[in-house]
Amino acid sequence: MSQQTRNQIIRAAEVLFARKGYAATSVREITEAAGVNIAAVNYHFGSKENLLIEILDRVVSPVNAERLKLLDELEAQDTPSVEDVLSAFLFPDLRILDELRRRDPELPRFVSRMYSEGSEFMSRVKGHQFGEIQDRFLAAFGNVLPHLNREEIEWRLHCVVGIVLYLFAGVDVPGVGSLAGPDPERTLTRLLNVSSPMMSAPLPVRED
Amino acid sequence: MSQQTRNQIIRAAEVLFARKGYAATSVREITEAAGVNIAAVNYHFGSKENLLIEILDRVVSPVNAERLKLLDELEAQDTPSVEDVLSAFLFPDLRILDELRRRDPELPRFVSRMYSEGSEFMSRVKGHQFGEIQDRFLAAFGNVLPHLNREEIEWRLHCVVGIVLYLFAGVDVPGVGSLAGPDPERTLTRLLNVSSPMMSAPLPVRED
DNA sequence: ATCCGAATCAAACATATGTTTTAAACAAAC
DNA sequence: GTTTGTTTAAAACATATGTTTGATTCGGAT
Repeated sequence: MSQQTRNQIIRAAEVLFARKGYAATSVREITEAAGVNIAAVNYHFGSKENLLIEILDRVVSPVNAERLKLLDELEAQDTPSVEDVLSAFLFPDLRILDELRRRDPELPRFVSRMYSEGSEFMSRVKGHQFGEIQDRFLAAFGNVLPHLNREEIEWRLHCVVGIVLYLFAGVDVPGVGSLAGPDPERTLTRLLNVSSPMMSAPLPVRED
Repeated sequence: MSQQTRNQIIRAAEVLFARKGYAATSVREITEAAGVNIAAVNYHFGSKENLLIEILDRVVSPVNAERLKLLDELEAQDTPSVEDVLSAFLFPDLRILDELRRRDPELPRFVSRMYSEGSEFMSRVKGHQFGEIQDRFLAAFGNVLPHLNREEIEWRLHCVVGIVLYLFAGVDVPGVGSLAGPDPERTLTRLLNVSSPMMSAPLPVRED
């Protein structure tokens, strides 16, 4: 079966994209690392760009699906707390972060890179992937944070996203450990512990 | 004077690096946008990589210098608050963010890109640039947050950095405005309003 | 006016890039 | 055993890349 070649390419490309970025990684590097022929990428994926899209999709789609499932469960039963909604938003990320890191320590950077490196077309992919997520969670946060307007909630949620992306990026300033510790449970606890007061903080008093 | 050619190259390269990333931007694009000869980059800067270093330095150094100056002033007088230290950390970023945005709306992304796109050698640059900053501010936060150990403070400060980087990255998910509004003062207010409770939050109770 | 170093230019260099091609190898079905 | 469709292989393709060269232009000091 040729599925093996596909997977080898994907595995090699993920790590290289994470380590060097999409633009700086050549098809030759990918195929050599994967131990397959140079033409395999174009044969199996059509183009280097398609390969990127497929890789991105494979990692992002399950995460967002899990997010929506958790939120559904949350809203099905009783009235959730801020921590509950935050947890539904953050937990899938930490799960995939841990999974990626087990596969390769540098792999999580792939996610954060795609957000910075993204070109025009990558923006469309993101909009498609995260449109529903955003709507659903903004509504959910609106219910548990009635003292904040939608625009403020949106702004703060983006702060959370910023932290999460930094989590995936890891830290490469020497002498500093990563934001994400070895224990995902503990990282979630810490994340909730700081992001919850951040989301819940009262509006500043406007002095006009 | 040839200083003009240098500046034209820098200005063009900044925007292109911000828009497309370093690796995806060619020297030809830069020189064409700058209206100078193709050889000018190598003549004036030695290499494309040197050009990047110089650009990065010109934007990061003043910011960190201002940070240290504000912190010095703060520690010279009376006992500062969490907001004070946070403000000294964040204000220079917002100033440069505003300045960059005035020059070109896409320019701020340059900063965030350099953090994700960075290769091995870029890591050394960062370590050199931010080593002192980190030490000084960790100590300052340690004084105003006596209930937190150094490791926790470091972790939370990195959360703040994550938010700031997202600030510079802007948001390119369609239908969503940027984290940084048009008014830097207001952005600082909002930032302090959420990051202050985040930094000050009590430690979670460990249930062992 | 002349000279000299600095700056610009067009052209070429060597190499790396993503992709395509053509043929060979392979596996399964008949 | 032959045939059919799919996968791999080596080579070539066309182009884009960062950089260098050598001639030319320019500006200010002698």
